[in-house]
Amino acid sequence: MKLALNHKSPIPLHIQAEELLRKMIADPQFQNGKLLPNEIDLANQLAISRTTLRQALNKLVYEGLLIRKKGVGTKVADAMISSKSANWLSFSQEMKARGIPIKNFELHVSWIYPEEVIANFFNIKTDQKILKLERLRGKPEGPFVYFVSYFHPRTGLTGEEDFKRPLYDILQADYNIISELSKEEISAKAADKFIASKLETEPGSPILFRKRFVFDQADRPIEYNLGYYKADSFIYTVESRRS
Amino acid sequence: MKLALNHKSPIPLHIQAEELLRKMIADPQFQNGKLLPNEIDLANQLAISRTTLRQALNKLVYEGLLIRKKGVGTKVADAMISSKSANWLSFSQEMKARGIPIKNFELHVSWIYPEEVIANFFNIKTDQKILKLERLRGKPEGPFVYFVSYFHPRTGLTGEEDFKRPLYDILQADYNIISELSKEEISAKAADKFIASKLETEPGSPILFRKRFVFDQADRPIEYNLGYYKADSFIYTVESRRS
DNA sequence: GAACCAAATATGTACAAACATAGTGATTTA
DNA sequence: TAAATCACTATGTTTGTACATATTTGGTTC
Repeated sequence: MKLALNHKSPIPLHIQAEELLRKMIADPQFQNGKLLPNEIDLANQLAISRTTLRQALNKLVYEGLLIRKKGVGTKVADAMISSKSANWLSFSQEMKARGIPIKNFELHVSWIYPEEVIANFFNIKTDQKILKLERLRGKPEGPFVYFVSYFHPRTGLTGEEDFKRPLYDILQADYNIISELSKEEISAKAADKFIASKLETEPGSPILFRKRFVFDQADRPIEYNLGYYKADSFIYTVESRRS
Repeated sequence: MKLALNHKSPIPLHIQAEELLRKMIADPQFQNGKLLPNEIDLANQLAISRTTLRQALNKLVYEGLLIRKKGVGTKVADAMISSKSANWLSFSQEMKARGIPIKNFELHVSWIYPEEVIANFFNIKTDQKILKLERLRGKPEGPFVYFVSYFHPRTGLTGEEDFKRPLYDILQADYNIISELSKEEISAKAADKFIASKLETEPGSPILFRKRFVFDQADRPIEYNLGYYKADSFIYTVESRRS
């Protein structure tokens, strides 16, 4: 890996350092608890001060990607698949940041008549067709999550979009819809036959189930999303402060 | 508001400054877009360097509580962050609020030597005994959650407390410790024999597992908590808004 | 009065230096 | 041999300093 920054660039050095560190985090060379180079050496190699380097490190520590320990060193946080609330990174962006390679197993688009619950949430009639998106994603070894999304007609999605791009990108860039608010319900359940077959596991095996309601800037419903995560392949993290 | 830090305290100045800033953030005086004092003045008032003050400011900016603007100043961000809705209610308070009658099945207090993980989190040695609290609770028909809590020696808990009172009450009222920050990890797993027997279910049946790290006002660890919820008896809700 | 310019103000970036403290491992001591 | 000590390493804390850059403000000129 090339360890050098462009001191002539108008991009601040600590931002450049942060980018570089993100690449290091995704590098298998530093996985499995192996330590990063120490701050002083790394700062010297990059020809920046330790303070500036720490500025970059702090940001990544705060994001939970790095773990520092006094007297020992800095290592990449365990690449357990996790999702931080109030973190608006998309699934693939987040996995990428952690250097977890993602494989898309299935992607299926259809137009369906919504069930009662969904029609109710979207505040539409059950005879108005809506877009349904099913996705099976996971590691190269096998799938670990099955997503189902339903979209409000208001989104304008045609079903012809390239759903390999992050969803929130598509909505924002192409349809000017910003996902502002998300309400989620997380629970555990046993896999039924359908889910078990999708996730290549046994019926009855534990599943982390996430129901997600997404709203736009005007608090209007735009997406209804179900996620079935294979147990132990996914951890949901929440941070909350009294105030 | 008293603007002074204790330079003799072993608590780092940037942590003290952070605490003070949190109080300022909560102060109506600085709400509604009014600017905080500028960095240089504030640093002078607190008798710390601007760098140290910025260390504290940065943390709050990362958390989305403060917004800085070059050439203008720093103001408190418009409220509305993540998920504190039902989060700070105690278990029994929450169930009460939902009209669910609660039965306490077991309550067991013991002093144990901490495992590596816990000692590490508490930053203590594994040969220092800590208080462990186990609780089995649920509906009158049967238990649905098994809690295990470990407490940092700093809490001062003796094990003689009346644990039928809400925990956070005991800590706050009797020991002047406020649970400020909580980090949680939620995942699904299969019940092992022990958990299954406690929850009166089958080994292998799905469990919602919640690991909780609780910190005090100075971000010092005070509690490590594990919760095993029978599937479908518990739903975790999160609300998050893009900042 | 409008346009322009310059000073004042506040945050942003960056460095060098020093000392503190936690963890590790080797060396010395009881 | 086991415990105590010490040196070493890496991060943690803190200061002082300097210059850069965005924004606002007030004065000057046309």
